[in-house]
Amino acid sequence: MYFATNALARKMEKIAVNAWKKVDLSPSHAYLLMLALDAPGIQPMKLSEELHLEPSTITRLIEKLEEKKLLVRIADGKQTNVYPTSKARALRPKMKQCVADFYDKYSLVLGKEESDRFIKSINRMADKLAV
Amino acid sequence: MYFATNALARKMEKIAVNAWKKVDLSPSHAYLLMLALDAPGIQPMKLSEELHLEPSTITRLIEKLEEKKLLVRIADGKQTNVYPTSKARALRPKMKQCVADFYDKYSLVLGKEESDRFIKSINRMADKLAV
DNA sequence: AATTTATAATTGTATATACAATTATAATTG
DNA sequence: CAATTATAATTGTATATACAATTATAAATT
Repeated sequence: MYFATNALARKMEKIAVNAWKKVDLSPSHAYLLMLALDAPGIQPMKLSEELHLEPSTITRLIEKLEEKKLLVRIADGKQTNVYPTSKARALRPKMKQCVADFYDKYSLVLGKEESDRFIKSINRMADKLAV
Repeated sequence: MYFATNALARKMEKIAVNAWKKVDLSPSHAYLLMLALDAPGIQPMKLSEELHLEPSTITRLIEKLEEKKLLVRIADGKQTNVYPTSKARALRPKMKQCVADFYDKYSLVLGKEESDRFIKSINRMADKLAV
């Protein structure tokens, strides 16, 4: 089980990394950026929940996206609000394309129905383990 | 899919790390060590295939296990043979216990049949992606 | 209102893993 | 058999992620 889940994750990672090369972002950076585009001003805390990553990891991801001028952070009390830049907005269509590419790639390998079924199953698992 | 597989892997990782605490090893180190116990003299190349990890990663894992006096490497031409030490052999029963604990823990959460079914499914996926 | 407690974010540090380059040896071929 | 190519392992370096500690602010309690 241990190796199966890890191996699967690494393989998915590779497919994803490949799909996101077009916009020169790692999958994590890309998904974070998309969340910020969908909800401008979103807080790290919220991103952490959505992405199932620790807050410290989120900070690191945001830092890099800020360097790339794709996000800006605006402090607001103890919170931080994260906004996409116009550069990020301009990138949006390409990113949508990457999402589609990624889906195509893995469902090509796994088969559409099977991969859909599998996603549901994985999510059920992950939710159960969330407790 | 990307986050589902990753999140699942990370959660499994946590359960595994916990189960292996008793012998003060990470899951990867532990599984490598068990392979060496089952096949004394095994080569890094072989370990890499079994564990689905890159050779460089295997080298790093072995180094640490060597520091802990659980493995020794004996060069043989361009190959390296990896042998468990007596300390490793002494640890074996405890390690078996950890394997059992790990299985119990995740099947407690996921349910026995469901987790068995799920493993099969994951392995099928991973194999397909292996191409 | 002052003090305590809780929360959000960040920083410092550590780990697992990978990729690319290198080294050492073996196998093959001209 | 000398030169080339292939293979196994290692090393140098980079990345993603996490945990623990810290900082800054807000909320709650006395």
